[in-house]
Amino acid sequence: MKNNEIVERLKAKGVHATANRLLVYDAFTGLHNPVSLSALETLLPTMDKSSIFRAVRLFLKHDVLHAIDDGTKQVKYEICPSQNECDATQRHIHFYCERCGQTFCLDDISIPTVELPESYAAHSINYIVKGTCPSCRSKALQK
Amino acid sequence: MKNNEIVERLKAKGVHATANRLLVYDAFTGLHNPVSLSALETLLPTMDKSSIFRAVRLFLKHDVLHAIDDGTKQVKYEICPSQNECDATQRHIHFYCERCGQTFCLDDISIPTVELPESYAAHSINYIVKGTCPSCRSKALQK
DNA sequence: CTTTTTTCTGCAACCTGGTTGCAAAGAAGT
DNA sequence: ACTTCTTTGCAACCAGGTTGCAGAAAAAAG
Repeated sequence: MKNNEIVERLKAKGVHATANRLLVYDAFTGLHNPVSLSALETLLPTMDKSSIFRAVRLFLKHDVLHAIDDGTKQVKYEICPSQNECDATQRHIHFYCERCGQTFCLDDISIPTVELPESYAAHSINYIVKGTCPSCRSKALQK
Repeated sequence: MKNNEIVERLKAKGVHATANRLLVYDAFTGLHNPVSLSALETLLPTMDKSSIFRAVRLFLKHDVLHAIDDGTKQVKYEICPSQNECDATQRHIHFYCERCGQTFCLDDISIPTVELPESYAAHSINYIVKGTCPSCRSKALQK
């Protein structure tokens, strides 16, 4: 993705672009699956982890990124697909493979909603399935 | 709950009961909402945190407890209601209040299931809604 | 009922991921 | 160019979780 395109996207969400922030954003494009902070660290060897952390935190605040909690201790992040407003209750589910430790976006499957009891105010939903991913499963079957 | 009753439950799940393990189990009965490790620590001042940790780890392995990941850094635990076998895919949803930090079990609402793409093998599901709980909400409205 | 073996426990130390304080570097405004 | 505000890297810190180890307790063997 071209830099000025990223700058535009960030601006649309109210984030001032810097060289480092472009780097961080760019690290996400291309990658399809969610990334952890430490993965970003190795992906961006020129940046300090605290700078990456702060960029991510800023992005989260402005809905540039979404956090996914897959039950590992490492939170993972993915780019928010919507250009401006983003309805957090309308998101896809995630699959965490207990064998290889990867987290997959199942983009096509959106989170089924439930009827909450009166006076619970929902703000976001996380739906994560744990199990074995296709590739690990086939490996397991081969044995 | 009586001790010998707990001993029976543990035995049914294949866990050898010890004094400490009874303490840990007992800490859960009565409490309705999921508890974190550190909460257990304060609940059980006579036990060392590593012992609590190991008891919980053992309980998890034998499906005596379930882990709930509410997106905070502290994993929380609750007693598995089923007496022996436990279908992890048939569980209730949880609600995390972003104001007070509590996690609630919404026992009556079971997790809606989705159709996974071919060859993903599901093993457990976590459905957690974040937002504002009734009591925090009414407090907010009063202002 | 002693001895041997196994399991369980507390303590302290460690690890990992995340977070902050601070001073220097950089960008923006005047 | 000079001031002001923002961003960055470094190092240090913090919290929650986890492990190694040696002594205590329980179970098994004699």
